[in-house]
Order: sequence, then structure tokens, then C-alpha cells
Amino acid sequence: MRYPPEETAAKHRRILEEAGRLFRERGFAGVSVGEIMKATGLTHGPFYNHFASKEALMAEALSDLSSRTQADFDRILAEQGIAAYLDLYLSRRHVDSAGAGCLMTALAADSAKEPATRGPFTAHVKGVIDRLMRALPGKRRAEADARAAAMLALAAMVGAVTLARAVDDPVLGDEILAATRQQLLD
Amino acid sequence: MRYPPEETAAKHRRILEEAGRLFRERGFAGVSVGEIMKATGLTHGPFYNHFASKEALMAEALSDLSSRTQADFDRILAEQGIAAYLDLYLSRRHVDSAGAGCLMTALAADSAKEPATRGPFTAHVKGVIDRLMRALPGKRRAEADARAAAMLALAAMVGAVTLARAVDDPVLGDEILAATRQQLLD
DNA sequence: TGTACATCAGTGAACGCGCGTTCACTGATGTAC
DNA sequence: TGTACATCAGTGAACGCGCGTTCACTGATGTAC
Repeated sequence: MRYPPEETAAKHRRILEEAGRLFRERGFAGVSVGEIMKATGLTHGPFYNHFASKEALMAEALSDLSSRTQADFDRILAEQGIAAYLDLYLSRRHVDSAGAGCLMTALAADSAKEPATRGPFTAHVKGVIDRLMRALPGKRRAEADARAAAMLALAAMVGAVTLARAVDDPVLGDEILAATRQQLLD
Repeated sequence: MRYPPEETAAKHRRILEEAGRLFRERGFAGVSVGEIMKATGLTHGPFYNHFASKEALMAEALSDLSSRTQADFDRILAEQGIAAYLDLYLSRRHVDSAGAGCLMTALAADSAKEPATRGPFTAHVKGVIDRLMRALPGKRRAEADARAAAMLALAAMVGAVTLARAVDDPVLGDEILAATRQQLLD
């Protein structure tokens, strides 16, 4: 059947949203095209009306997640400040809800193995470093120092949440989060 | 055919070694049982004489990697010290040779999704935190501070190498490694 | 010590399954006259 | 304005493929007598 173009565009957006959620929850390989389409309420056939391949979806979903999460970052920073952002990032809630969380933590390992996704992933990392550089306390620092501090903070944030997710023991996970939060904010 | 028991034990070890290398290079899902057996010079059939399932191999390979890499850590620490260890860990070489590198960086995301591997993974993380706690500079600190410092260092190390691997731009990757190294050693 | 048999780690064909992708077909909407 | 046709996003069966796992069979080594 034929559908009005707004409906087609809305379905495209729905696919990207569901893919973004499922990919972050289970990784690229852990989610099938059929599952994504079922989550958007369609059969798997029309997927190829929207995307050339699963690989193309990965790349587009990553770009989409990048712009949406950078906007979230800016909003939280403006409304609540960097300390509150770090509290949200380094929280049990973030560890337990990967599908709504940081795309770097959820998809770094997968992105490294998927050539099509490395471009959008790299752009995202650069964007986050720039934002952290401006947001982190200690404004009197030289620019190079601020950039190095932003990179350390980013590495520690990504590493802490990654480890807290992998570890069997929630007490240890929470301890890693708390230690990272404490040391990043001095 | 029947084989002497030493030969069977040696094959078991070979499977674990090849699995450890391939899993770290491509993740649990990215390597097939057949591929691992081919790498050890056998067909896929006898795999099930050595392991109950692929899942059981993942768990045993992780335990095996853990004891081998902790031993490496102790050796490097004794011979060259913590600064040299951090230089090795936060190096381009480590980023480019995942198959011989840190199991946490290579397999954290996969381990979080594989119940059988979470136990060995958690034990490894605890072991590394203890070692870092004792090795990191600043011995006059209270124990709680030393533990928090070890956790920040571990999170930053894992995050930095993970990001450097995922990023498309080697200059950015090297910058992340250098910034992390510099800040961890003050 | 020599022979007959049991053992068991190999081989490689076969299985059932889920995957990404293709394709013939459907039918409501948009367009031409 | 009403009718005939083109469009194209749907449906769902089918494809080829690689996967983890099973199994009947092989044959050199170890054991019993």
C-alpha cells in the first residue's frame, strides 16, 4: 500500500529509535533486523525500503544517537551543571539501563569492529571531549591541560560504567562508580 | 584414535590459548567453535571432548586469561615498576594488538552479556584493583583513598584503550592515551 | 612375550536453527484525463 | 467530478549461509590373559 510521506518519515524515525535502544542494550550482533522491525510494529520486509543493509542502519542509528545524546548533555549541563551530569552518568541507574544510556559505553567495542560505524563514533567522541573541556571545573587551566583533563574524565567515565556493568557484584560496581565520581570532582 | 594423556592436556591448553587470543580480537560472538579448533589444528568435532559447550569455553578461557595476565602484571611490576606498566598499557601497541592485550578492555561488554563469564571477570577485576592499589604512587595515603585511586586508574585505563580502539583517527587515539598516562602519573 | 579386545580422541557428514536479504504479490493513495 | 491507471510501502514465503551441536565410524594405544 501507499502511505503519506509523513508516515513514512515517522516510521523511519521509529526504526532508528528502536534500533538505538536495542543496539545499546544488546550490541549490534545481538539484535536481528526482524526484532527491530517487530519492535517498531512492522514485519521485516519493509526494512529494506528504509535502509540499504543492517550495516547502514548501524551507522545511521549511531549518528542519530550521537545528536540526540549531545543535545541531552547540553540541556542537563545548562539546567544542572557538570557535577549533576557526572552524578547521572556515574549512577546505578545508568549502569542498569544501557538502552537509554551512553552510546560510547554501550557500543565502543562493537563500533571498533564495524567499519561503517567508526566515522560517526569518532565524531561523537570529539564532540563529547569539546563539551567536557568547557564544562569541567578548573577554568584557569591552559587549554592543553583542560583538554587532557577532559580526556581523562571521559576515559574514566566510560571505563567505570563499562566495568560496573560487567561485574557480578553490585557493591563493587557502585564502589567503582563512587570512586570515579569522587576523584573526578576532586 | 587414542592419545597419551599429556597430548590431550596439551591440546586442551592450545584450545584455551587460541580461544583467548581470538575472543580478545573479535569478541565471543565473532569467533566460531570451528575457527578456534582450526586454529589449534583440529576439526571441530573433538571440541566437545574438551568442553561442554561454547559457553563453558568462554568461562574457562576467561579464567585462564585472568591468571596468565595477572602473572604478567606482577612480573612487569617487579622488573620495571608501575610507570613502565602504565606506558605499556596505554600504548599504541596495546591498542593495535587486542588479541594479546587486556581481557577487561577486550571483553567487558561481551562478559556483561554472558552469565557464565561474569564470575571469572569479576574475580579478575578484584585482583587487578588490589594490585593497582599496592603499586600506584602515593603510599602515604589512607587505604580507602588508595583503593579509590586504584579504581579511578583502572576505569581510566580501560576507558582510554577502549576509546582509542573504537576511534577512526589514530592521532585522537594517541592523544587520549597520552592524556590518561600523564594525568594518572601526575 | 604375543595376541585379542576395550578404550576413546580423533574424523567429517548431518541436524536444526536463526540470520540477512530477496521477491512476487497486495491494495490504499495519488495522478491523468 | 468520476473513472482508470501508476505508484510504492506494505506482507510473508523463500533463499543461501554459517552457526553450535550430535553422531556413526575409525584406528592407534593401553590392558588382560
